[in-house]
Amino acid sequence: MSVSLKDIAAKLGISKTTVSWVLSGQGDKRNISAETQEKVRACAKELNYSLNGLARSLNLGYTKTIGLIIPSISDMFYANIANRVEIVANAAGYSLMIASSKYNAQKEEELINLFVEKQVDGIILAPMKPTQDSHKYLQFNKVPLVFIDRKYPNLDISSVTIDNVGTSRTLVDNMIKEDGCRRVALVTCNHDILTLESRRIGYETALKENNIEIDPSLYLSVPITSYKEKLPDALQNFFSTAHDVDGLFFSTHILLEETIKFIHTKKIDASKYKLASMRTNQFLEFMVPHLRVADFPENEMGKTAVEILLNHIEDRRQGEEWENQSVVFNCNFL
Amino acid sequence: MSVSLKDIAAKLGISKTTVSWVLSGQGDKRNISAETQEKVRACAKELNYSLNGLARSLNLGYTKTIGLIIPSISDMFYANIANRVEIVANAAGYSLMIASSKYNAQKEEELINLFVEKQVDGIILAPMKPTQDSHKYLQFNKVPLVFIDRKYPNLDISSVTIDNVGTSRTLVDNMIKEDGCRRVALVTCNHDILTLESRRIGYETALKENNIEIDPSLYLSVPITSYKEKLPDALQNFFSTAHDVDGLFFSTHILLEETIKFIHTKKIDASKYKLASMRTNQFLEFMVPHLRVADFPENEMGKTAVEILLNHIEDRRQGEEWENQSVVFNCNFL
DNA sequence: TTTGTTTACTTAAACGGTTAAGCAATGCAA
DNA sequence: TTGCATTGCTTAACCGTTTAAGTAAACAAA
Repeated sequence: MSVSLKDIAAKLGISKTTVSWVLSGQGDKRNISAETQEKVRACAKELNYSLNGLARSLNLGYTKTIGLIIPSISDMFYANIANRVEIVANAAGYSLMIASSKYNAQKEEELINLFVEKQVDGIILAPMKPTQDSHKYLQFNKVPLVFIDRKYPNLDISSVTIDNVGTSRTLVDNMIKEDGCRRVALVTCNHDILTLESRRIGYETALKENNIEIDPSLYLSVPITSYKEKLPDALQNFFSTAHDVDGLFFSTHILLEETIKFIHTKKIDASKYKLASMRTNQFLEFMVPHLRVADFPENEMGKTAVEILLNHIEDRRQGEEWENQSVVFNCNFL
Repeated sequence: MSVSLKDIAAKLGISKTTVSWVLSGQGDKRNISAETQEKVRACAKELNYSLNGLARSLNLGYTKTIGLIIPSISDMFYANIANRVEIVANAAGYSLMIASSKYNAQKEEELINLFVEKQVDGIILAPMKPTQDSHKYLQFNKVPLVFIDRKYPNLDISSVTIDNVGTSRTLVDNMIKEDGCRRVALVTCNHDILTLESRRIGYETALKENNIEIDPSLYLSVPITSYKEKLPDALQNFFSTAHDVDGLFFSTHILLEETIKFIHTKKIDASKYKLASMRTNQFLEFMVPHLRVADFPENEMGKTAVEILLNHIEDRRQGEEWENQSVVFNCNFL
């Protein structure tokens, strides 16, 4: 179909090897005459030759590609991470495959298998669950892996996260001590995402430390896969039944965003609520009154994840066991 | 290194072929005994066998992968398109490689070459320039290509765009007729991006149709690669020198967004300006007063681009010439 | 004049799949 | 009991690279 080394070799009456050496820049090292080198390059250009990376990678045993699996591409948090991951990976000579799991654990498994089939050299993953099929991850003994935004204490896998408990604890503590809140509601998603669960723990910790009783009727939880549909009803219901609420704490920016939209479209007077959120849209930050926000170090997270992964890849290349490491970042408060 | 068909075959004392047939689901068709099939599957599971997609694709001549090159992953417009492209591609059995050109034409060329090397079956591209190296694109006779968000009238390449001239014309016309603007400034980026240039033309058309003189002092243009740094100064300067401006038209949402941030941080009173923008952040839409916005059909654009590309891929597979097609979407006005 | 080194290549195997073609053993009909 | 079809495999070539090992010719040193 397309032009290969063999075609060039045939046309010039020389061997594939010579052509390969010239085009891979080993011409001088391999003592190919200047004349032959020139002919080869000219012929390659003339025939519009393009190297077949599949054949090359098959032979060499690596693809110089890393895979990134995130829940959603159109969530700015993950988009920013993806952006930085790409930059850092590119700078190290790696290209990136991005895929999104749509917050679906099974889809995630499929993507992992796909990436393994495509022979990526390593994977950065924001997993939906801790190894439900543990062997799927054990399979990763073959492929270097770094978790991002997720950390499972009893799995020995490298991870890059923020301090979820501490950050949410501080936010809620500030609402209480500085904003004078006494009845702060928690707006969150699936508790099976450990990251969100940690933020709930931080919320509860802050309440306890301030001697405020935990009131389960102030928990508002919607499925992450359908929050856009479910949250408005849940909020409607919540606002009409919950009493004396003076603050809302959002475990993730996407819920804050939907809530702000809801408040605006329903023309709800939200001025009596103090708000706090893990991360936010850059505009809500200064357009929404009474909003406390933790700013995530997305660039650093992306960079660190790639660096750890590349170390693992290098260790693996040298046939060594790599040592998993966990990096936990702190957030700034805006 | 990792387990291959050969290892399974050796372990069971049978041929690679038999193993390949069983694992690719052709066992019955090829008359492999149930007993053998079972042994093969068990052995594959036991050894944790994973297919090598490089070898498979090398042999079959396709990768079931399409490449998407956009200027930026963390721009919501492109992120939304990427999201939809991925969904539609996946549904058709294709996986997606995403890479971003960072608004850099040379980087874009490198990415195209990279994707060609990786043997993607087709490319969706938001190009930065019309074929500066025309042969680079001619090279695409080998690889099906669809432009997204960009259309070059004198290049016969499939494209999916919005009606840039018409949409910007309507927005500015509305500012004039409905908001009573007489002096609308244009805030835009590099005119070498034809998409943005079209929007300038729409802006000028609306002015002309309303018998308003075009005033070059109302053009505010910053380089797209450094707009975050350059725009604030440009705005500062503009606001202090331009007189009688009663409206601002933004050729792209990223400039609107930076401007809103600027206005807020500098505490500028912008209430005397009517605003209009091609696309917007979902929050500015209801939080910024006097804002007119065109809503881009990102999902449809992504879907259509993939559909066209898959048609081209199919045509190519059948050895046929494909017919390029251009789809132009209209925007809704919010 | 022999030996050794350098130059400029070539040959052939390997990477891990797929598949056309072939083949031995069995079953069944004529 | 020959002929033919079916079953259940195997052999070997191929996809397009890379590279270790080999080779023939030219040249230099002893």
